[in-house]
Amino acid sequence: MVLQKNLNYSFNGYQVPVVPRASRSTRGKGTIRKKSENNQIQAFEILASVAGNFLQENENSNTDNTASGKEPVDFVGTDVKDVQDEEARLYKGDLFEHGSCSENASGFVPGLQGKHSEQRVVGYSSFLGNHLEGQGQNVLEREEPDHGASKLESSGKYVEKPSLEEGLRHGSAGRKLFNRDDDENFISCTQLSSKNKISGPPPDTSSQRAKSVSGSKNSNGWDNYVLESSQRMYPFKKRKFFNQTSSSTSDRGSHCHGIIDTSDTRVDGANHGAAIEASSSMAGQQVHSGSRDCNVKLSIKSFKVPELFIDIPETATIGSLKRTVMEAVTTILGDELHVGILLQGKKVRDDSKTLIQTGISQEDKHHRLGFMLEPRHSKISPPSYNQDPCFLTASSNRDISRKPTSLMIQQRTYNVSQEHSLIKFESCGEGDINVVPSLAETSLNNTMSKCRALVAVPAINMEALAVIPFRRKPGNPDFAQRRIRRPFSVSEVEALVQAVEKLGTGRWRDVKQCAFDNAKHRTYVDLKDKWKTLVHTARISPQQRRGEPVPQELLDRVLSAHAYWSQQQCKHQVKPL
DNA sequence: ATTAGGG
DNA sequence: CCCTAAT
Repeated sequence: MVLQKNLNYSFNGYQVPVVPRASRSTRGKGTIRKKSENNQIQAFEILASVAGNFLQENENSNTDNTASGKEPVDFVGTDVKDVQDEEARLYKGDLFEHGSCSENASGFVPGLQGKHSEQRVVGYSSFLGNHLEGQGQNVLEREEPDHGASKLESSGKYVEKPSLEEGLRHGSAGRKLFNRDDDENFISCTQLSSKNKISGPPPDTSSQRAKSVSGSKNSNGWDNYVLESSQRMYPFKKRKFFNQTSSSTSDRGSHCHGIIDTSDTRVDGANHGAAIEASSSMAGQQVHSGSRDCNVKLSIKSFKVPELFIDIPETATIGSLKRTVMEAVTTILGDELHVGILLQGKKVRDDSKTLIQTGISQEDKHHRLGFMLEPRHSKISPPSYNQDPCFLTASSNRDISRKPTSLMIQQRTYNVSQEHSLIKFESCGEGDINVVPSLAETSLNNTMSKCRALVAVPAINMEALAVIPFRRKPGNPDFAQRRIRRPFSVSEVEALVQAVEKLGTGRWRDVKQCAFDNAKHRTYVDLKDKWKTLVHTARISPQQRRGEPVPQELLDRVLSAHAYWSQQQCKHQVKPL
């Protein structure tokens, strides 16, 4: 991205706007702390934050551009023309298809609590029978991918309002949230039981094929995207991440490559290709020489984001893609990177030295100061991070290691297995649906289907990218970050309600398996929590409710089910059989 | 690994 | 959502 705004940054004053960490950062981690020492190398650490703030500040200026949907994303060499159709298809109405939980096809005896395998019983409780009504509506537009040919049962009639009898015959008419994107793209659906097919638009049978396409975008597109999405980074909170060395790194996508230039003369990334690690360049601003107290003023012209590999089904929507990229960026930027300083191509390791001692002074504007993103634990390691499987390394020969990225975009299938997914993508739940419309209007001019995969490659100088963390180290709990908030959609709520009606409130594992088996981002704890909030929501006045409104009908069912299962629970506690 | 609840 | 105690 090319930031229009120059940064007049003063290390002394820390005039860089710093967005305080959200609520949970009370531990002090992640909050940029003011350092008393002046002109210390460590001060550079806040550059990341600087970047983040820039993003924020530039959001407004880019809003128009984005809002108009002109070019929030720009994949080079692609021809996305059916994007809107895709959007329409995937987001029309509920995201979930309807279906029953095959695993739970048979009813459950409410009273039996325990392992699901022991409780599967044919038949419904009266409660279930009653509440099965209405199920199966709303989300019958689509067929399940692999069963496109078959429609409904021979009767040709979908059990929209299964009576108790029907329920008994058909087994439960549960729904299962099914995420073809393995939850990453938040494209889910519910499946019908093996026999019930949903009629509707032809499914995308290729949806299951996770393909990565490489895509690239020019710096503008990339930048725009980041800028736009930076907003959603706000709620992105992390704990256990920041420490003394990286405490200054903002969690809002601040770990970007930056190009700093004290003068107005832009120092483009293309100029620093020599240094492998140099992801940015900087020129010390010139001021009166010799003055020790002078601040080194830097102007960050642009920031870049490390190379990203995105594994996303071709059926994913642009919105999904954007979210995915956003997540990737967020993950990369927020987790394991810290800023490395390069002076004339040499890594500056002594954080205690002052800028002047290091040779970074205002008068010495010829010294090219570079920034690089590097793995958190690689401070001592040499430029090559090949040793660390968690990181992608850019070889010094950028022509070899880098160029491919921008070209693999085309038809080439760049399959990245789950195991190799370096980045854990979590899509942003908030504004999920709303984002879509605008995204559909993007200038993408290529059909997603044409692309096997999309690998967003910032057209910006790839040489600038030195290290790409692909996955945060699983073993290091210190880097655990708060999961991104993903509000339950109405569809999910409905699925949850239905599952709970059937399984009860004390078997979240089963509920998960039944209705959210394919929604990896929803754990049974999440479901339990959601139910808790649903009950609460149902009890408060509609005015007090927030977020996407949940149909009263669902809330009523929540209360009914809750009451029912509470009663059951009591019964068994009092008079267990 | 799950469940149940508080935060 | 997170964190944890208790299963």
